[in-house]
Amino acid sequence: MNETIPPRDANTRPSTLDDVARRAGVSLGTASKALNGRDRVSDATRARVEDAARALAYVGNPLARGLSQGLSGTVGLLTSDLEGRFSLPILMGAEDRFGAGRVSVFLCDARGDAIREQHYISALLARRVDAIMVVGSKTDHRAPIGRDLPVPVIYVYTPSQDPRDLSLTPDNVAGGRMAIEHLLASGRRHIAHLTGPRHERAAADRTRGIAQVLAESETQLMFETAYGEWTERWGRSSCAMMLEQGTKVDAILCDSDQIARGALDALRERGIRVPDDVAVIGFDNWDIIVEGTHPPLTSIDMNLGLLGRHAAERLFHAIGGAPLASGIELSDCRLVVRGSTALTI
Amino acid sequence: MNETIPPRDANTRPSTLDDVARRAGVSLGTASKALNGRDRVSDATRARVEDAARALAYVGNPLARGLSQGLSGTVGLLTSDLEGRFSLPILMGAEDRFGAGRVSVFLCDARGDAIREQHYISALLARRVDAIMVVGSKTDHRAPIGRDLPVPVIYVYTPSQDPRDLSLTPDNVAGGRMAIEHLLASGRRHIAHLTGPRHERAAADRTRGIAQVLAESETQLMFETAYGEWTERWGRSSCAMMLEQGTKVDAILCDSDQIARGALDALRERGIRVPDDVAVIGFDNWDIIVEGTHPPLTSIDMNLGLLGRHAAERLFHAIGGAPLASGIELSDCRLVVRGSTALTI
DNA sequence: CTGTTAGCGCTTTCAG
DNA sequence: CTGAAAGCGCTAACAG
Repeated sequence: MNETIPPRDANTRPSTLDDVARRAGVSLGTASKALNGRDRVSDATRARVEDAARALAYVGNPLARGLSQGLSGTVGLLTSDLEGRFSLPILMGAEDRFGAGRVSVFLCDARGDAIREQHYISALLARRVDAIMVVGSKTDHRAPIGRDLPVPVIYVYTPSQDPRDLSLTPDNVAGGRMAIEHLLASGRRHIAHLTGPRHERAAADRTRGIAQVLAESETQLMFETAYGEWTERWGRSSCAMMLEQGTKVDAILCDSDQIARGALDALRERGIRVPDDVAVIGFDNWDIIVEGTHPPLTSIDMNLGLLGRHAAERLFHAIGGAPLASGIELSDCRLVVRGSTALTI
Repeated sequence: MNETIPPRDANTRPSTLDDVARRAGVSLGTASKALNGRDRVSDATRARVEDAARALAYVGNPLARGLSQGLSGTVGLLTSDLEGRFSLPILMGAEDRFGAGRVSVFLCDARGDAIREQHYISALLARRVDAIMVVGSKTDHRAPIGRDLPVPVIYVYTPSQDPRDLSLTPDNVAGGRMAIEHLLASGRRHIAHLTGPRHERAAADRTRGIAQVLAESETQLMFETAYGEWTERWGRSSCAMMLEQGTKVDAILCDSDQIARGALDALRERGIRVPDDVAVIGFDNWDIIVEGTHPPLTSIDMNLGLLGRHAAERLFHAIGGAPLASGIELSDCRLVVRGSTALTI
């Protein structure tokens, strides 16, 4: 158990800057400067050092560099809910951008547990990450992870409650507008709105966006919002109830693809044709659902991958020394039209 | 020398082991031993050091520790397809286990691109990760990421083609057996099998498991396998075709929940009752589908989270110096019975 | 038991 | 322009 790990032999051991310096016949310090282009070094020696480095397949040791220099070349990605379908795309976008910039990302999934989160935050800070990205799975605002942290922090999807922090989140108000406008534009006038829990911001925001459009709308129309859950089950049951009550409807605006899927199911069970009799639009543009339904589901895409990429971009600059902005920045949604609203003429 | 200690900005600079030692009135080395429990230290001084550490909110610097000790306390998680639904649970399980062991994980998503993957591997090695976990999204074997790497490597889900490597993957043969046995046990005798592409190992393995059971089975029965895709669309169309042809069926064994969902749809469209007329079983136990269907779907769970955790565990030991085993180790699947096969008596 | 002394690999003054 | 030397914070031999 307590055996010491055998030292790696010289041909296995990665070569150090010292090896390079020795081979190039210069001092350690000079080799460092030459390789980093930091200080004044003659072209001749620089070339010599670079050759040596190449010959030895030298790769700097980030640990050592980090220790002496203070920057680790790593960032922390702190997610509260990896399993949910919102964190992942954001995380992928961010990872993509960081990877391209030779920054490595530490993944931390707090699983919605505050204690765990605290633990991860200290771990990240202890590791001297250069920045932290906090990703949530709801658009409700959250408590900031700390004040006066020694590194830049950005909040994605879930904005920070502190307006001094920088947060990036989808513009759900505009998303709601986009959805209702699409339905109105395709001639629908009797619209039901199935959304998630009343107290959740995403539901509220979209409802607000919809209301804005309705307020401006000239045409006579019927509209009603039902709050519930984000689930397929709720989509099915609420839609069924509505139909049972004989409500006249020619479009259903669902605030998640899962709700929409449930609604589609309920409609079909009653022989109601989509989109001929009723148009259905969802939210999230979740491929697995949107392409699996019958007909394929029109949906609003929050461009989460892009959001993650942007966030990474911002952190990049902040690490470079630029001050991070403050406040909540909203990002655009995108309408993806599919069979569930497109009338086959 | 030690007369006037310059005031340090204690609230800005994280306290170091030196601070702790000084405060506890012991030497640096002693403090280190006391905190690590490594060497013989009197209980009294250990307590004193621990108090000091607590008081100063001391958190060791992993960079420094790594530098001197040779271990970085980090591992690389190299996934080829984060988006797919198999990598994520594995990754979560692994992250969970590593996090508990104070190891941080670097996430790298190669997106199925070999160049990208190579880039990430060098990056990970440059960072001196202590181990690498390679996660794929198919059970087909893959080329190893390299020979004689300086750190232990484990392959999860996607086994390495090199038998000298250690690979962990679900036992799909047993999974197939489990599924068919469940159907037989519930009295089904006319069974159709809808699976993915013929050339994919997961499809082949499960089909093999099924064949084993059928070979041993005494009872007279009808069985047929249809290869296709893993999608809902394929599930619906193949099931529809089968019904159209008038094939007599009292159970459908689907090798993915998506296929099963499509099949359920096709059945319902024809007014065939599940599970009364036909039982349906899926694979993957993907919550979003399994709980959304009507009735809920019986499914085989590959215990991916556990698989990730196990893999992390193995790497842990390997980092500790224990040699890593070789070969492919199979992990158990688990049957989760729900309404789609459970007869309501 | 405890303190001292080397490093780990690299960056960075500060002299030459 | 280059080299020598002082750390970064920590662990691990080796003395006391």
